[in-house]
Parts: sequence; structure tokens; C-alpha cells
Amino acid sequence: MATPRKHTAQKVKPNTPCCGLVEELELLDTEAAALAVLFKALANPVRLQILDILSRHNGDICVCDIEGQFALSQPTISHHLGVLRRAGLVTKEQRGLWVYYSLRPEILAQAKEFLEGLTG
Amino acid sequence: MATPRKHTAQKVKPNTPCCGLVEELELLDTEAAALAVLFKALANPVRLQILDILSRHNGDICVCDIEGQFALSQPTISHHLGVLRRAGLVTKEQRGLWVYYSLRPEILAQAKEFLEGLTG
DNA sequence: GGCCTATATTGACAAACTTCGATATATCTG
DNA sequence: CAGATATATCGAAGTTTGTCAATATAGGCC
Repeated sequence: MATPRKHTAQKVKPNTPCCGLVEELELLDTEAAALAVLFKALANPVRLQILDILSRHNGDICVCDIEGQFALSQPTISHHLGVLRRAGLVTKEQRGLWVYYSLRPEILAQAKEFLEGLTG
Repeated sequence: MATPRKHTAQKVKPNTPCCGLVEELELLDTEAAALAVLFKALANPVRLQILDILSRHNGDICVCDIEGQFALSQPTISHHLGVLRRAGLVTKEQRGLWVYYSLRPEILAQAKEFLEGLTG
């Protein structure tokens, strides 16, 4: 069966969508852009591992210890932490000479809820 | 208070992590890399909108109708669908001249579960 | 077979990302 | 204040991504 229901149900004109679907996008451009900012920050294995470390030492591990877990330079880890912070996924707090990053669960939840909505 | 507990509890030597944390990464490189593949595929607003469309017409909307929702060229949409498929987030099925993509909930769940694990 | 339509692939180009070494900033210590 | 340490920023090099026009592939129809 080569022709699905929708295509036989209405005339297919050249240069128009084959099924004539005219529905608007339900996920608006602005919403999609905001979510993409979150997923972009998650789209790197080092940052995922940093988040995993933070989740197990939340607010109680300094940047230099995070650096110690990777075979990457200090500026590179600092860069990844900056990406996470600018995306809103973590906050930073300076205590003396050391800086401590913490997860922001309410922001992580936004990404999670989008995924839940897809499979709902 | 400039010196947190951990730092006073043990000697800080130069050229070593300040807190002497020696714990191994719990999220292994291979796991992080596999998750990053998923999040990379999610890290684009157009692909998020495509996933949203698929979630509401799962298996019942052809590629040309997806194209009709965007002000982007046909090859660009085809490219984004390919990214989603190679990441494992969707499958494709050809019926006659048309191609239908469907979500793979079990793969989306892997990304979701990682996020849940962080805030758990 | 020959034409039309739907989708994929290719090649090119600009923009964004990842990483590093070098350097700057800021805080503590003596 | 001078020196040391923790972290951030800058600038450069290489890689990846997003987009398009052009072209290829493949199925259906006459």
C-alpha cells in the first residue's frame, strides 16, 4: 500500500505540503530556543561528568578538585563550568580562594520535563 | 570564613588538587560519551520542534509535512532528521514515496533518566 | 520506458565549539 | 607589600555544526 490515508483523503497539489498539514507549531520558536540552550550545555561528555560530580558533592567540592578528575587543562575546565553557568544549570559561589559550583535542580527539571512531555 | 572544612582537614601540597579528592569518576567516559550523543542531537531548536511534532503525530506524519512547518530548505530538514536518527532518537519507515519518522521512547528515556539521577 | 514527486546526499561556506598556552585577577599568607 | 595559589579571560588553531543549491536516488504513474 503506497498511499497512506491522509494522502487519499485530500487532493495533493504540486508545490504544497503533500498532506496539506497547516497546523501551527506547538513548541514555539522562543521556547525551543530556550530549551536548546539547556541541551547545548548538556551536549558534551566532560560537562555531563562535571554535573555528575556536582550531583554527588553538591556545593561541597571546589573547582580545583573537579579539575583533578580530568586530563584536561585548567582553562578548559573553567570554560566548561562557564558554559554550564551561563546556561543556568549551575551557580557559583566564591569562598575565600576557592570557588564552589552547585546544581540548579529547577533548571535541570525544565529539560527533564520537555523529555517527559515527548513520551507522555 | 575563607577555609572550608575539607582544606583544614588535610595538608594542601602544591601541584596537587587542593582538597586531595582522589575518587574516581562515577560516570564513566564511555557512558558520558553515549549520553552526549543524545544531548547533542537535542541541542538544536529545530530538532526540538521536530521531536515535538513527532510526539503529537507519531508515525502518522510524512517528512514533507514536517518541512512545511519550517522556513528552512528541504535538505536542511532532511539533515536534522538524519541527526536525530543517527543518534537513535527516532526511526524511519518508508511507505511508498513517503517517509515517516517515529520517536523511540526508550532512547529518550535514557536522557531523561540521566537528568533524574542528577537531581535525585 | 519516461516523467513526476519525495527524500537523501554532496560540496561549499560561515558560524560555533573545544582545547590549549599565556596572561590576568583575586585572595590568602608571611 | 611580596609571593603563592585558585580561578577566569584572551587569543589562536583545529574540529564540528547548520545551511543552502545542486544533484542523486527511488517509488509511483502514464
